Amino acid sequence: MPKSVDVEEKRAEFVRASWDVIAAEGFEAATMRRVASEAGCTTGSLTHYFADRRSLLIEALRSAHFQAGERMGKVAEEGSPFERLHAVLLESLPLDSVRMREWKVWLAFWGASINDPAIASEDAKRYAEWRALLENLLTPLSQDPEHEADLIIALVDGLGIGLARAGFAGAALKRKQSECEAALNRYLGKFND
Amino acid sequence: MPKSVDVEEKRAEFVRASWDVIAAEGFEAATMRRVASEAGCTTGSLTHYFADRRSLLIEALRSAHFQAGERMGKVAEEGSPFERLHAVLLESLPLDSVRMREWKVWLAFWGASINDPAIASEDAKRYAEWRALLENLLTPLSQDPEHEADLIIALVDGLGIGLARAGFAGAALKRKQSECEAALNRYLGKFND
DNA sequence: CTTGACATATAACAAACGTAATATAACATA
DNA sequence: TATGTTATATTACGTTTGTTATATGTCAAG
Repeated sequence: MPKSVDVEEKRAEFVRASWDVIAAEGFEAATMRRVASEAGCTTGSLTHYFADRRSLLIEALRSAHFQAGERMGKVAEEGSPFERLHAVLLESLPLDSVRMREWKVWLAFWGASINDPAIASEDAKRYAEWRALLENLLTPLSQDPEHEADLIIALVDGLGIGLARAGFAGAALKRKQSECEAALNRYLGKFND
Repeated sequence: MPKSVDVEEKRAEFVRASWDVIAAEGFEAATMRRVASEAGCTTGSLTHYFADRRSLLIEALRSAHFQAGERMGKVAEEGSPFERLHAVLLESLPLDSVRMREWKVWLAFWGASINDPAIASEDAKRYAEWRALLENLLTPLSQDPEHEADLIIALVDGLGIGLARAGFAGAALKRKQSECEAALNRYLGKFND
């Protein structure tokens, strides 16, 4: 007899609203009221789906990790070993608005992870998965997949942050994105000879 | 006739207190009260030296940049071209507690720069200086200093964040730091043959 | 329809914030 | 030592926050 809604979809809406607020206005701006209004309702509804702010934001981070992980898995399935590696690394950079939003969310959470073990732990989990995928992809390509993964992870993190950090927009952003892609390709050249 | 204190030194004390709070407890924890108490006084004294929270935190960022820049300049002055590059890049990583604090502060500010143009601008300024120094150091070593600088900046950012992001401590931290140093040396090997 | 459980909105609360105003303490000069 | 400016502490104010409590709305089953 009760009114029924798709609970998981409703939670996902609030998670997406959190992403939008964090990516556009920063972590501090992601208050309960702000996220609720971004989702088009009030805190009364939001608290009905998330007990408190912390659990909302942690779910937002976990969800961003999951979404990115799904995309990585997909693009890692087809092509030659080099093509797979190349596709995964390209997919990992903030080269469109969706991935840029993800990177800004991650950047915000990295800063916030300083004193929140739950956030740091969620980050560590994702990092381990990401690293395992990379090592697999590098096994047929490198004599030292572990060390090569260290370098590539750092490179991708650095390139991504270089794009997400400052407030690039429009043509300047497009140029920066092309430079990043070129830098990645230049480094990967050593696997493609 | 007035009581006189060293204004610049007093401001520096508050800046250092900001660093400690941000690095240990995150950006959000750096409230006026918290920073003042970390410095051993109350907000009354803090507001006497910094008009508001924003100017305090921006000065904290600027000061961290300046301090790191001074160190970079020093270690870039002696040795062969390769030795200079190597020394500067080693100095840029969070391999001791002072530099770790700096990196955590930067990480926190990167997240906060999303919606604060002044922070983003201060970051961009520092980035330009850092890039110029690197290009100079690379000129005698690389046929393509600009592109090489792109890669190295990304690599160092990624390595530094890998150390500063998660909550490593004790032996695990030391091991991670050694791995980072090794990864850097492995990449720089191509300049040292 | 009526009903009753769930969804959502509204309202209220204490706590913490940035900031400003005010009061006290300290000290260099006269 | 007396004085007056500066440094610091204390207090207070208006906002905003997370959270909780209460009221209103909504819809599927009987």
